[in-house]
Amino acid sequence: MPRKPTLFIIDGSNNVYRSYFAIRGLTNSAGLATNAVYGFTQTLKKLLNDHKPDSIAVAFDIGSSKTRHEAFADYKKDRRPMPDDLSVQLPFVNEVLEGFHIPVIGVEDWEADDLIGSLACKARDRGYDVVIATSDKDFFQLVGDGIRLFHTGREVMYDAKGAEEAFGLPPEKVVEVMSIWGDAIDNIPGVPGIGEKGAKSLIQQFGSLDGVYEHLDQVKPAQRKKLEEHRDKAFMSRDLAKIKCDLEVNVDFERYKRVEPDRAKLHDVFSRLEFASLMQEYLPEAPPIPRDYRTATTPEDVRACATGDVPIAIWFEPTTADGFDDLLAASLSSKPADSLIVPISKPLGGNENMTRELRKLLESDRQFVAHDAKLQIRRLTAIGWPVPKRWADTMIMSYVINPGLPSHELGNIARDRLKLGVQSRKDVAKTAPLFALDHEIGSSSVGPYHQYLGEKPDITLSLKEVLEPELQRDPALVKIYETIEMPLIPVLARMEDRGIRIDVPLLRQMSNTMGGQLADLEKRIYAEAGVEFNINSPQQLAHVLFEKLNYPVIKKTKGTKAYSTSVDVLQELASHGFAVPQLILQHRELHKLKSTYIDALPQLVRTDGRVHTSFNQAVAATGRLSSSDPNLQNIPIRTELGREIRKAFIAEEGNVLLAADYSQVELRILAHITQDASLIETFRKGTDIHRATASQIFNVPESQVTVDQRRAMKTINFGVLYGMSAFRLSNELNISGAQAKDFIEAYFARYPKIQEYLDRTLEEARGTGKVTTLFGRVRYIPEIHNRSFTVRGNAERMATNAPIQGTAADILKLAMIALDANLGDDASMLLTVHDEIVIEVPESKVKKVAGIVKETMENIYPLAVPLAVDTHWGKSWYEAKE
DNA sequence: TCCTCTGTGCTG
DNA sequence: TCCCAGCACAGAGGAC
Repeated sequence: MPRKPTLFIIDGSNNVYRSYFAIRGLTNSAGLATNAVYGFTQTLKKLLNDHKPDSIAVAFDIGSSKTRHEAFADYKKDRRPMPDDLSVQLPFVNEVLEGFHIPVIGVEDWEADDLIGSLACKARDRGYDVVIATSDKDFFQLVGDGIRLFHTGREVMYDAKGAEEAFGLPPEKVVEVMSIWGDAIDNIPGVPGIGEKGAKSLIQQFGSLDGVYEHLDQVKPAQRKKLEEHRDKAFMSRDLAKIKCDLEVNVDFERYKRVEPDRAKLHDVFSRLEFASLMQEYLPEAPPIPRDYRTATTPEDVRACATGDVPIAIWFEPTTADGFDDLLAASLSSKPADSLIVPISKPLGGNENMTRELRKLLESDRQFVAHDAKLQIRRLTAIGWPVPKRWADTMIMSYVINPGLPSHELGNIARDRLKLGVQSRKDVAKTAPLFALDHEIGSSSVGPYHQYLGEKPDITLSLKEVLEPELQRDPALVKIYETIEMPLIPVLARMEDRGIRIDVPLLRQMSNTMGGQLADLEKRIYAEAGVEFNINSPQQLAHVLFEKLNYPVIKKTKGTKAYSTSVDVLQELASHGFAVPQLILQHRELHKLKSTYIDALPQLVRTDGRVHTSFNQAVAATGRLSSSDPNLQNIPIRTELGREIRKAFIAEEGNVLLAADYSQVELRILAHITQDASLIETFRKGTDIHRATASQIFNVPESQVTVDQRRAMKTINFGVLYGMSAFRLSNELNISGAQAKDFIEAYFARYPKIQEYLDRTLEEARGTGKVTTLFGRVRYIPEIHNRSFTVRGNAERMATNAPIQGTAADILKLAMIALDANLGDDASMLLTVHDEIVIEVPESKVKKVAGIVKETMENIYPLAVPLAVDTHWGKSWYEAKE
C-alpha cells in the first residue's frame, strides 16, 4: 500500500509566542528584537528536516474573531495585547515563510484554531496523513485516525494513544476536561477553583460535562458548590474549547506542496536579522555546474592539454586528504570550463608514460596557476617531482586585494566572485565512499569525484580571470603581490618542510612532573572547597566559588554575563586571603602549559623527530603570517615555568638555533611614519626608548628616570600603537583615571606628530574606507562609520594600528625572502614569530651567519630610523633567547 | 561521535 | 564601553 502523503499544519501564533518566551534577549545590532523569528525559524527548519513533509502550511489569525465575539462578549476581552517587541517581528516571520515557499493561511475573522481544525479534517478526508504542529494542548481533541499532533518544543509526535497517555484521557474527552479546567491563555474560564487534576478526575468518573452535572449529588461538597455556582461558565467554556472542524474552507492542496526554498531571499532576510549561522547555511550560491571534464588515458592527452604558452591551472590530489603522501591524480585546466584529469596511481589507471609527460610539463617554464601554490609545491616536493618556478596564486591575489575577508579558501572565493559552488573532498565522500575514487577515475563517467577533481583547476583559472585585473588596478598591490607575497611562497614551503626538532623525552619528563603537581593541587582544592568538581569547567568553578563558597562577585563575562573566573578575578579573590583561588591559579597555569604544549607537541612530531607547522599566508587581516597545526607563534616565554618549554625546541647534533629579532620594530615604524623628530632622534642615538620618552615627558635627565616612570612610558608607548584608552591605562598602571588622562595628554603634547598621524589615518579611513601600510598594502575598515560607539571605536583602533602592524609584517617578509637568498646551504630558516626569525645553523658557522642575518635584516628597507636586530643562539630555543 | 560556541590564555 | 593581531584548549550542549 502506498504511504499516505503528509500535510503539516503549523499553528503560527502558538509557535511564534513559544519562541518569543523561550529565547530571551536576542537582538540585532540595530536593537531590533529577533528572538521570536529566530526560534520560529529554527523550529520550522528542524521540522522540515526531521519530518520531510510532503505538504505544509502555516495558519495565523487574521483580524478579530467575530464569530466568537458575538457569541461570548467576554471572549478574549482581556487577553493581553501582543508585546511590541513581538509584533515588530511578524513581518520577518512572513518573509522567512516566503523564503521557504510555505503558504500562510488565514481567513478574516476566523479563529486560527478553527481554521486549523477544519483544514485538518478536510485534508484527512482527502487521504492526507495530517500533523498539527503546536504546543497547545487543546489540539489533542482532534487527534485520531489520520490526524496527529506534533508538540513543538517537546519535539514529540502524538497519535491517539500517545495523546491519551500524555493527557490522561482520550482525545474525545479533552473538550469536556477543558470546560471545567479552562485555559488561561485562550481566556476560557472553566470552573474557577477547579484545576487540571479536579477536572480530569471528574470527567474520568462521569464521562462528560453533562454527566458531571447529572451526578452532582455524588460530587464532593466543595467542588459541587463551585460547579453549581459556575454552571453557565462551564457550558460556555465547553463551546469555546471545542475546535470547529466544519467551516467551509477554500483549500488548494496544490499550494501546500513542498518546494525548494528561495535561498537568496532567505539569505537576505537572515542577513538583515544578523543570523550568522543561518546566513552561512542559506548562501545564495549556484550549485556546482556539472561539466564534461575529460580523463587522460595516454601521454598524448596530457601533451594536447598543454599546447601553447598559456597559463595552466593545476591540482594534485594526494591519497590522504590534506596529506603529502602518494598522489592519486592530477587535474589540469588551460581554458575555461575544461579540465583534464590525469590518473597517477596505478589502480586508477595511471601509468609511467603519462606520469613522465606530466613531469615534463612541470619542468617547462610556463606559468602555473594554483589556489594555494604552497600546498601544491609541498605535495610535489614530498614525492620528489619537479616543482615549477613560475606561479600565479589566486588565494594570494584575493588576500592582497582584500585581506580582511573571513576566508580566502577556494570555495568561499569562488562563491563570492563567481557565484559558483565548490565541492570539498569531504562533501563528495558523504555521497560516495572513498574507494569510489579508484573505481571512477579512468572511467568515462562524470561521477562525484570526477567533478570534484575537474573543478579545482577549472575554477582556479576562472578566478584568475576575475582577480588579476582587479589586482592590476592598484600598482602598489601588484608590487606587494609580485615582490613580497609570491617570492615568499617557496621560502615558507621550505620552512614547513624542514620543521623544527623536538626533544620528546624532555617533554614526557615535564609532563610527568606536572601531572603529579596537578594531582596534588586538585586534592588540596577539593579539600579547601569541600566538594569535588571539574576545575577546568568555568561553569562548575563559578558555581563553587560564587554560589557555594559565596565569594564576592568581581565581574561578569562579556557574552553570557556569567560569573567570570578569569585570572584577574582569581587574583583579586586571592588577595582577599581566600585559599581556593590561589590554588586554582596555580592549577590553571600548570594545566594550560601541560595540555596546550607539553602533551600536545609530542603527538605532532613526525618520523623525522620534528614538528612541521603551517604558515598561513592568507589569514591575518593586517598582512602578518599566522601559524597553525601546531601554532608555533605562541610558545610561552613570559613566565619562567612556561619558558622552560622552549628547552624542548632543539637543533640537530652539531647545530644551534639562532634567533634574530627586530628590536622595537613597531615603534620605529611609528617614528618613521610620523617623522617625529624627537622619536627619530632617540632611535638614532640608540638609547632605551621607554627611558628616553619618560625623561622627555617627566622632564628629568634619563639617568634619573624612576622604575615606575619608565614602566608607565612603556605602557603608553605600546598603548599608542593599539589605541589604548585612559581607562585601560589607569587600570594597567593602577593610577587614577584623571592621572592617566594627564599622562596621555602630556604624551601627545610632547609628540604632536603622533597625534597628527592618528588624525590623518582616521580621516583617510573615513574618506576612503581603507588604510594602507608603508608599502601600500590595504586594509578595509567598513565599520568606521558605524553608529554604535563600541563598533566604531573598534574600527578606529584597527585603522590606526593596521598600518603599523602591517608595515612591520611587510618588512619581516622582505627580510625572510632576502635571508633565504643570502644564507646559502649552511643555514636554514625554521620559524618566524612576527618580529623574530629562527634559523638552524652548524655551530661552527653561527657567528658568521649571525652577522649575515643581522646585516640583511637591518638593511632590508631604509627608514628614517635604524632597524636594530638582536641575535642569540644556543642548543635550544630557550638558550637562543637571552 | 562530531561540530559549534564560550571562556580562557598563550604569543608578538 | 574600554587594546591590535592570531590559535588552541576544555567544557557544554546540540546535531547526526
